[in-house]
Amino acid sequence: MRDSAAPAALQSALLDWYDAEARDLPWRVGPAARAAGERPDPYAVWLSEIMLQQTTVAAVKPYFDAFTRRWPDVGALAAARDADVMAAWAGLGYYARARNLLKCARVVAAEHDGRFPADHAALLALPGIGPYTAAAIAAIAFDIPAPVVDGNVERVMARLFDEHTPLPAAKPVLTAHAAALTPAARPGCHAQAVMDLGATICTPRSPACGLCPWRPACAAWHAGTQRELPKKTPKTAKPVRHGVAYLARRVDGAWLLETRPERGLLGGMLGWPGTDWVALDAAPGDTPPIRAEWHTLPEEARHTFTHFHLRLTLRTALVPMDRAPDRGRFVPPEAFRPADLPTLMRKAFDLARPR
DNA sequence: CACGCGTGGAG
DNA sequence: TCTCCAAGCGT
Repeated sequence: MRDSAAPAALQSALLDWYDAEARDLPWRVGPAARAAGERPDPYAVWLSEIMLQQTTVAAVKPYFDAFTRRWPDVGALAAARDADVMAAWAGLGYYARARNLLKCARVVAAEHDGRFPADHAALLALPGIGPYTAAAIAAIAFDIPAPVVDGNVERVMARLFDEHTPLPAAKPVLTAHAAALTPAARPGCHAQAVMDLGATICTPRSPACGLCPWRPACAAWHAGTQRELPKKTPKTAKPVRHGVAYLARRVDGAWLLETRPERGLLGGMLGWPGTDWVALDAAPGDTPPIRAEWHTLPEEARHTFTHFHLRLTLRTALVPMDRAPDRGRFVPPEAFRPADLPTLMRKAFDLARPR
């Protein structure tokens, strides 16, 4: 790094910026309360960090509010029913997070006396908590100077040190830079400040270097390379898959749904019975979950997952009361909330519902 | 280490 | 419409 500033100077410049500019978020303790000695609630820190994994602040806010209102502490969440938690998570994505959230809450309740351990290694051992989240909880909730390295920090470090090695190979050196900059005092504020910097100033496409407290020390800014960093190994294009979903409505208004297997795509979530989703050059078959007169809708449901596009053919049927399904169960209208469905399944419902 | 795993917003 | 991407984790 050219013109390298001392770590202490960078740390104080960043904390000054953070104290002046920090966003007020529901899981944060404000500057005044923090000055009065108030500490963040580890439960709130943990819950927010799990929700924020690969997910924007704007998307998380309403879910965080709903969860903390309904389950105010880890004991309450540990006692919740699986289906209630999965339904409350519906729409937020990456549903393994919700399954691990419950597992983690139950381990903390049963084996840690209902309190999150103030220890990086112990946190790392909990379900759904990896290197980033363990460090974030340790730093933010317990003032432990653990290296907090997420995508924001990687980008900020890559630019600050003008590191051109592509990710993920550059991860170790970027982590070392972040660790060397982590202060002993207020490590949680420092971590959130670096992430805020990445989220609001040192953004991926058009960084606002004119507003950056670290610009004088930034090697990429001096070199004019900030817009090219961090380098990443290119991703492969998403293939298209297709399949069939069956939306059966009984004459009393009940819908035929099934809980998907724990593992795999949309695991543990409610959904419409259907075929496997296969490549476009293969046939998905036609295996309805109940004997009925099926009608194909003119419009298919389209949805994009992390690694493929899906075109889902929708077939509907009206079935009499006295007929048992081969798959799934009928959910009566008063117990069925479309909001409990993952987004793909809700899209299908919106196209198939009687209007 | 590479891959599977959601969703909605921005450009 | 399309690509990229956001406070990653588990296997």
